[in-house]
Amino acid sequence: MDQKTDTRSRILDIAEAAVLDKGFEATSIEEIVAGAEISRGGFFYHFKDKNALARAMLERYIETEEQLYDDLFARARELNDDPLHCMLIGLKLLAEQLADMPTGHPGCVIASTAYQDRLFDEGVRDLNRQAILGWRKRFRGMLDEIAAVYEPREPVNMDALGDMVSGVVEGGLVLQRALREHNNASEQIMLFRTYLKLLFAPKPERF
Amino acid sequence: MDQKTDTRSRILDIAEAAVLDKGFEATSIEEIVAGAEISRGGFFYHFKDKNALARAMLERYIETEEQLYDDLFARARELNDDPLHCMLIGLKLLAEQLADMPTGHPGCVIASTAYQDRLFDEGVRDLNRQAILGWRKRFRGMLDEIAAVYEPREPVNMDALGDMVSGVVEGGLVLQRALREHNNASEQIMLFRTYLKLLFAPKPERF
DNA sequence: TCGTCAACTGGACTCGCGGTACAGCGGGGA
DNA sequence: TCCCCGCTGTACCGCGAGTCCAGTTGACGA
Repeated sequence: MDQKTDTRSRILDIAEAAVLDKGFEATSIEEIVAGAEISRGGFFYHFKDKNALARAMLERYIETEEQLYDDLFARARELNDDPLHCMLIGLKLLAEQLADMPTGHPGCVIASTAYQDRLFDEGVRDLNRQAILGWRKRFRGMLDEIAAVYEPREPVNMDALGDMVSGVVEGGLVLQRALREHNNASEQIMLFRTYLKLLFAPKPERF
Repeated sequence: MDQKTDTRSRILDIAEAAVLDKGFEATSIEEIVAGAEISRGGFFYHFKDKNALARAMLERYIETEEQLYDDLFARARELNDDPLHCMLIGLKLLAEQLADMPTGHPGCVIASTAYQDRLFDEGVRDLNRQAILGWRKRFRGMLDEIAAVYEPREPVNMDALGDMVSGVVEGGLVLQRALREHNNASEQIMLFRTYLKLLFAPKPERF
């Protein structure tokens, strides 16, 4: 069963790299088995079809992404206890992370799956949904903490503001993919950070 | 030649609807020709392959989108001459437009094309790039006008801020597609609007 | 009236890819 | 010793994209 895990995750590694690079549809099972140095039969032994592969990839991807956010904001919290500053530090770290992505195409699987959803089954679509709802909850929670200390200078829909983190990253990734540029997502996050600074800055009513 | 145009644009209509609904890959030529009531031969008479169809669709789509933005901000300009207020009105109109989208799946073709780009040729990818660069230029221009009157309260990368309009829409569309909600894009635009209000609000240095 | 050309129809065929089925094989544990 | 897990290898199917091409229909000009 160690071997099983080994081959299985090797398939997932190869597939993930290929999918991030070219998209799911453009990645053939043929090239995955070639890359993983197994037979076609071997592939279908681990995954009953491409859908199962997609689901497994998404699960793994979401898990590591979740872990990354946990680590990021845990570090931010260590550096500053204030919820606003913690958020601002976390976003800065996130922006740096996005800018540092190796060959420049991190390409969030979520968006790509969302746009080809009819090719996938309900399970995959649901995973996708749950991941985004998870992010909403996470950021909404942090924003609530901030709002408890700093009153927003303009009324905003807090759920939507939580979504904005995900949205801005996804949007940025779309842009950098289409434009073949490298740090749109990172810059968009920095802009969002400035937004929060402006929105929650103490009101200048000292007079 | 009237008939040619007729059949051709009928194909494009059917294809566009199907692609917005299910994505490009999931739309078969079979169903397009069935919908347009022509033969497979007829389809290939107008488009040498699926790529040519994609290019034609993108061209048409970008054109109407460009027109929509022109109209929107022209109307906004009529209502208010001040560049900031014009922008704010335009964004409000855009948000309403996004919220009003018929069955709820406007689904910007740009993002979907970006994420499946390896399925397309260089021509399609370039169209995509040019469209986004066009938006950058448009919004960057409007922001410059604003910045000439109102000094931003925080330093920001103006190109990135221009991209944020597209990014926020694209990101919102990804969210609403994945979540099966209906007005994320519209809400994200409204949040961006608030951002601009905060960023360019006259500094409270009356004292 | 005839020829021509554009705009198709219809059918036969190739190819690649996803997916199925199944027989066999090597090695490690009970 | 036997069995089962984790594969290999091969043969086969269906679908959708794309090619080729021969033939039809209608408009329009000489």
